[in-house]
Amino acid sequence: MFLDDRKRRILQAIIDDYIDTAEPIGSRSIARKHELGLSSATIRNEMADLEEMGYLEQPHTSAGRIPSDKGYRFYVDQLMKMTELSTEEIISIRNAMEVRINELSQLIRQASMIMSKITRYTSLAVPPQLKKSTLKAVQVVPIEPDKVLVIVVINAGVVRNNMVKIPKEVSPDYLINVSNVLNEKLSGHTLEQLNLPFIIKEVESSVGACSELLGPILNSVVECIKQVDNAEVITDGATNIFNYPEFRDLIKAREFLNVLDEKDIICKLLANNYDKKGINILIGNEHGLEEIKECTLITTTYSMGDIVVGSIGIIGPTRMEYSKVISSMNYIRKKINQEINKLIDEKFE
Amino acid sequence: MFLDDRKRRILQAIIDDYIDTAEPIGSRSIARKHELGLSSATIRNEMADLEEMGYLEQPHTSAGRIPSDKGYRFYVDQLMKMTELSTEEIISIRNAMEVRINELSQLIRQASMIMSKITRYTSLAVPPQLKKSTLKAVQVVPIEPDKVLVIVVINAGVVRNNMVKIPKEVSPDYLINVSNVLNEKLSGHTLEQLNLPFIIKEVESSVGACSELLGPILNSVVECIKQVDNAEVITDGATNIFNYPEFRDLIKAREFLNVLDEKDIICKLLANNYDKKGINILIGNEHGLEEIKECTLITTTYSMGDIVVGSIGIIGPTRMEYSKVISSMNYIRKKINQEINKLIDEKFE
DNA sequence: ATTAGCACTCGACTCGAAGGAGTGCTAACA
DNA sequence: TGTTAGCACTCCTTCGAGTCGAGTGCTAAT
Repeated sequence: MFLDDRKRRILQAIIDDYIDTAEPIGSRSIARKHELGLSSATIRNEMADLEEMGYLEQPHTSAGRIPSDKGYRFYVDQLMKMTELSTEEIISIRNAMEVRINELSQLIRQASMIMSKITRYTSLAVPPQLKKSTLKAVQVVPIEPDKVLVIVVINAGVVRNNMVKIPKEVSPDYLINVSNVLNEKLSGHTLEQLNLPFIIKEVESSVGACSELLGPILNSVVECIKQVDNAEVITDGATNIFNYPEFRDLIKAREFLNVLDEKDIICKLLANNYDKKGINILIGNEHGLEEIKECTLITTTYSMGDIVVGSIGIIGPTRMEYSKVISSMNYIRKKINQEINKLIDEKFE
Repeated sequence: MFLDDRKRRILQAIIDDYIDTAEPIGSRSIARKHELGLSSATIRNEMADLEEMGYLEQPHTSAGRIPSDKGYRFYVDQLMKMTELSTEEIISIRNAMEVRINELSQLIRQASMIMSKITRYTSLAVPPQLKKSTLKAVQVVPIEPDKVLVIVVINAGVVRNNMVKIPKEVSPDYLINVSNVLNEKLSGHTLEQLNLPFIIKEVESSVGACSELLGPILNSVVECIKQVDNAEVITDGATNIFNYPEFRDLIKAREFLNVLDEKDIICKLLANNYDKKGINILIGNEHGLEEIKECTLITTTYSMGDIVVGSIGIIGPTRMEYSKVISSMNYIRKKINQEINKLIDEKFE
């Protein structure tokens, strides 16, 4: 598994060129373009070695070489030089993400958008999953004589509500009482901790059972909590794949776009990395999905405080500008975390 | 512009067949498949006439004929036989749309989804535009000592809220007072009628100016109202176009998908028909958009009470199963209107 | 160990011939 | 006069042969 310095330099040259041109790379063009001080014949021999070791592949006998998944993996882990974002790129990321944003999911939408724009690949994202966040407050507010609005407030400005019709008019005091009890029982717990059936009983006994009224209200609370995590998936720049010659084949383009439409597959791919730190790279077949085995998926997570709440990523051909994508993603991730925390501070410092 | 009965029958046969096969239709195949009691030579002559009149086109001299936009238009207006939905289709539409739905826009999302599934074309939709709906209630609710939640309630269970930090603690009574004044000034007006700057002044004078507090609250109200109409566009089944041979050309497929990504174009296309009754059909170049001049757009509107609030449609090749699409759309539209009114009744009878 | 040289491979492209679907026209027919 | 059979013609599509060129692997010389 050890590659001497010369092999590494040649492999790097081949992958860099292939990422650039999407054409199989021949020994002569490497000898010409890169100042390695070697003849094409020597390079040819080295390339044959690299192929035998599994880092390169040959589409057919008389063609140049292209990197294999293993080649890309080695490139990403050891060879690749990181690029810096240009100032224009940094500015456009800031502009996209520092707009006045109210809803957390809106922030992720923006992040996804700008990421596909900058990388020119397809971006994926799941909005924050808030199961692990704590419930801040519950309120029951009268709206019309026979309608009340149930409001559930979670972290970071996330609010859900549900209108509910009640069978008979109740006094504001009664509602305040209900609100207080609900607050006491519910707030401070994470959403996934909440043992709702148990709580319902407790509340009933505290308020003095009048389930005719309480029933619909408690149902609404449950409904609100359910609404918090609609496991939606965001994609942007799906048609970017048409820019890449490896998808000039209609069948491949179609397969790719079809996978993007399978929200649950994307969801799983993005959820994969919740426990891992930093940026996660799945090259080619590493994710094991037949339909996109010629794609690379690069993902990362974002957090609220210390808790990972969601994930964003990009998907594109294995021949991808890895370093560009990684540096954009690092920056965008940092920005997301910043902005989330700003939101929390503002709304609940 | 008059077509005798025989020409009509031949035109109909050609268009029916072409919709079926996507291949230019020759005189012989018409003579064989349809029992018109005519020889291919006669049909050939009629076809030459129909071409000269503009109803048919010939891709090249020795090919069969295909319908022109004008041909499709005549077909849609006069020849087409309506098909009924199958019971399975009706059931699957019902299943999709009668699920417990809370948010109005969710209903439209479902409708769009089922429409693309049944027609196998691409569906488009704009969620309800509520500018014309009336504001029902405004409430300001304390959440934490220095935070209040501003809630704006519109029709049909649509609620928007905004958390706002206030500079110093205020008494619940003060908030109730503010709520009452806001309610009095705002409720009952349609959103587009609201002259917000003027109202802000009025409220300030009523409550007794304390703009340090009122400012953020009023801003929040404005923010909520703005949020009501996010002119989002929903599309479903975009990759369905890959099923149609006219899009086997990569460039065309790409162009089509790119247009779908241009949310404002789609929005305009859908907004086009707000004043028209029933189902609206734009064939080929009739919509004047170069990029999708080989597509037909079929749209209709849906209403809340008597007021048109949104629009849904499908887009696909001009060679489209018009009758199928029209009958599905009629049914789905009816369902949307029903469900909207159910929602209104439930939440604000 | 490196390199020059050379025969060989194989995809991409071009060209032309063959095949076939469909037409328009003419002449015959009812 | 309207309909039909027949036929020459057009033009797309398909297929195979031939050519070109980039690139390889191997051998022998340095």
